[in-house]
Amino acid sequence: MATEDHDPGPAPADAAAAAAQESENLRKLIAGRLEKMAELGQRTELYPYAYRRTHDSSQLRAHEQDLTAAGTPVRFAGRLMAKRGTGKTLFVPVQDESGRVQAYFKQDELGEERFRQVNKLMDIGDWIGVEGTLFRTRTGELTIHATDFTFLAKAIRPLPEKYHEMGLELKSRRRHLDLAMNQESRDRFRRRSAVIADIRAFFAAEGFLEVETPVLQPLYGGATARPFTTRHNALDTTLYLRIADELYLKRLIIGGLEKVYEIAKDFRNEGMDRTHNPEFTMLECYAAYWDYTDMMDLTERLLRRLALNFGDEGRLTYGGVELDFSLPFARVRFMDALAERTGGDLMAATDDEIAAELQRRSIPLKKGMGRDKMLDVLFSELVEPQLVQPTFVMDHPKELSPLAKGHRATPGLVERFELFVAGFELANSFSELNDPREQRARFADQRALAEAGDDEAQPVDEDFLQAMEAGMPPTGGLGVGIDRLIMLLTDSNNIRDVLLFPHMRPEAD
RNA sequence: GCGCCGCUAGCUCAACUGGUAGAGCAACUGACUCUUAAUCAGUAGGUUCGGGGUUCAAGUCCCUGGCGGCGUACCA
Repeated sequence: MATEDHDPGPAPADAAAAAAQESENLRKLIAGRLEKMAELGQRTELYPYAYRRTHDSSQLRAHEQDLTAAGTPVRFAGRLMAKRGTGKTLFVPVQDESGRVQAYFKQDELGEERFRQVNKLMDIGDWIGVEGTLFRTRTGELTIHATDFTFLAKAIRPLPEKYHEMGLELKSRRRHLDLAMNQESRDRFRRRSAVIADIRAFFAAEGFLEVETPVLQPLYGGATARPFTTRHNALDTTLYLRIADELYLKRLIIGGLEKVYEIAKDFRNEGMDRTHNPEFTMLECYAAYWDYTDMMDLTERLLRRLALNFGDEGRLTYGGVELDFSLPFARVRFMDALAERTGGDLMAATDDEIAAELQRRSIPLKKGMGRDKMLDVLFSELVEPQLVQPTFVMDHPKELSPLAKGHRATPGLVERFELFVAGFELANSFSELNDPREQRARFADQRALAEAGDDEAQPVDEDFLQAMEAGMPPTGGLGVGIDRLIMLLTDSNNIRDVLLFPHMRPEAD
């Protein structure tokens, strides 16, 4: 077969050059397709401007009876996913976003030349328009008996193999191929979109205002994390990509917008794994005059709604485990949950006694691990994995929660809750600190941590303090990790499955 | 970050204790006018992730780098 010396014509020259970077075998696959284009290009427009279809595949299925009975001509478009030829006839599944419909071509109806174009010169992966009438084949497959067809776009690279699952890496790096090949993938991302739309509808119904706050910030804050750094050339200043929306949303509360929320990308310059991507989507909402119990009620309403709209009568199956979102969710105090697992109240325990508790469970003690940190580690080890059904963990030790208001009844605790489902944290909420004197003191603590070398400590935000000094009403705040929520609602065990374009290291040369 | 495992044709995967790299799909040629993982006959396709080493001989063993998966740490 001729390849090297074949002139593919003027249009594909760059494509041929690009293909030269590829392996010998792939180059030949591409060259073969370029040859077909060269032959077709004499007589056929391969990249027309538009195609007016009469129905998509779901509409064809929905109106099949009428269309078939009347013999109505239909126009349908999609990607050619396979070819099954029997000599002088050809069956091809054509796929659009809502599914596949088979097209049927006959040589004696189309003529030898046109039949050859579709039978020999059209490739799997090409986009095609099909005109004809609907019928069911002997074996019951919905089929368009084609009277004509149109090239909509020629593909020069092959699609992946059709009946084995693509690897996760390839699916993530070549999302267009994943979407083309896998209905589940298309469904998953459509569901993601639907969930986020439903969340917006929920907040609108609850009277919240959707707002947008800066991604590029002169100072970062609102969470403990290392930021990404960038530079504004004209101003010659360092800027940070936000790690949280919190401080800006609170300024809106201070300004008198009583209920605000934002669904936004946050960026954290930290490790990546099954549940972490450097950029991720976070929902934060704040409501004036509310405390964390109001936020707990709101969280229940939101998740109950999502479980009803996207699950099976308020239940979800995640990793083979059934999760029941009936109200109310279980509620347990942080120290009570810990006491139940350790057999003793650690509130009164000394630091040494807590350290002994860790050692008893052969959890390594690290240098600089304070009392709060030890409790947190104990909690993660002993309690979190048990929290499969939706459970609010509330009233955390103060030191773990520098942005939360002190507990109204119990000294040493704060008014905070986290919602755990399937063993991971889905939401985090506080009665927000609104006393500017205490906020200033906590920033001072953070500064001390930073000076001691903690690169996750939050910088002092003088603008934010000034805002709070203008008077901040009592406020409840809530954060929900949207990507993890989508994982839960799509039964996905890797965050890459719910991000269209997850961060990947560049491929090696 | 660290630990373990993996990387072989465009895709999904084989190749025993080191001994001439294979299959299915995709591609190409031919047959076939209701096929559907179409079928049948044939053909072609490889820097075995990169670099170095051991050996008569390396996909296989060793070292090193890259990318990925899982676990772990931190977090959402």
